[in-house]
Amino acid sequence: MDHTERLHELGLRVTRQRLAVLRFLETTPHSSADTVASGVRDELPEVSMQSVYNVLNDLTALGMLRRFTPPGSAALHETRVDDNHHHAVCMTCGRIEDVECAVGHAPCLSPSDTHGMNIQIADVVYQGVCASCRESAHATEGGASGAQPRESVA
Amino acid sequence: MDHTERLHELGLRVTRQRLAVLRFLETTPHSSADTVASGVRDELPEVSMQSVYNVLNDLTALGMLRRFTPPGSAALHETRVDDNHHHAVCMTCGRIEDVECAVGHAPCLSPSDTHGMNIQIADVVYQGVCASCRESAHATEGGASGAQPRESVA
DNA sequence: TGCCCTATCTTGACTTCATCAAAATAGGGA
DNA sequence: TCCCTATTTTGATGAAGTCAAGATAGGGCA
Repeated sequence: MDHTERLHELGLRVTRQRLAVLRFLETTPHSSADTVASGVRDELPEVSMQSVYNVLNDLTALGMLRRFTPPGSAALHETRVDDNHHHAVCMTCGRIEDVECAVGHAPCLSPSDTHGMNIQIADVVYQGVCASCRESAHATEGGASGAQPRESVA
Repeated sequence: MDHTERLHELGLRVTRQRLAVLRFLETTPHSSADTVASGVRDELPEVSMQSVYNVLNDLTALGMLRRFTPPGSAALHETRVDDNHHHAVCMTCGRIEDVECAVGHAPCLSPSDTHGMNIQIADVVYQGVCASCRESAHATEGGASGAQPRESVA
């Protein structure tokens, strides 16, 4: 189903801003509001930051987008909403990869005791070091305790 | 081992600010920097916000504290660092509960290889509705589609 | 097709969370 | 006890995101 159709289905107006955001995120998942704004402006130079926030919030609330927030950076957005996939963040370079759900579908985890809380979503963020960062670390490293975890995210 | 000892071990000075923060978080886990500041000021009225941030950052970096960021709110801190437990956030009232790791120890999940990324930490945040919110929802509800997920976090 | 209503967008001010820098303070080893 | 420097304080600054009011433009209907 294309975006126009889906927006209609949800009772939303089909605006250029919404289409542009959706189209951009289709190509460039894991984007912050800022990134979305710059990307969208290539095709629609006039969009305001506020509109980007509006669109991201509205579409996330209605389930057309998914949002997650890696530690220490802004919220990121993507159009993959139907599968239960997770995310891995490289602690060195900030790169983000999708991770298929290891345990099957659904919450993917079954917390033994939840104090009576009715779990609906499991948001999982793995942190690690990606292959290329591991290499450059080896190259540089003189025996230090490892890559420093608190670099800015690219 | 008490806090003084542990700080020494890490080569850090034992300051009243650090001890106060640690003591406070022992009693009140899942606290934001703001909450920590007010709490600490009960016993040490002069602490600056900046110091609280310093302490939280330093001790988190050295592994004496753990930090996590539930979607849509400030970073929270706790002293439980050695077990691999997760968190459940009530989408309605914002309450947070600890959740024991269901699958055993360690990363708790095994996407051992993910695009060559070497996973070291799995941060899991469950979102759901806690028992008391479910009750009050039932009480109020006239057949609406359910509790609204985007309320402010208490 | 054209009109009109209102959802959506724009502009601009403002909050919250957090970091940076420089001067003042206070651990703790000698 | 003295002195060095790690920490803390003070004050400015930055990033991410929200709020509110007026302007614009989807799209249902005549």
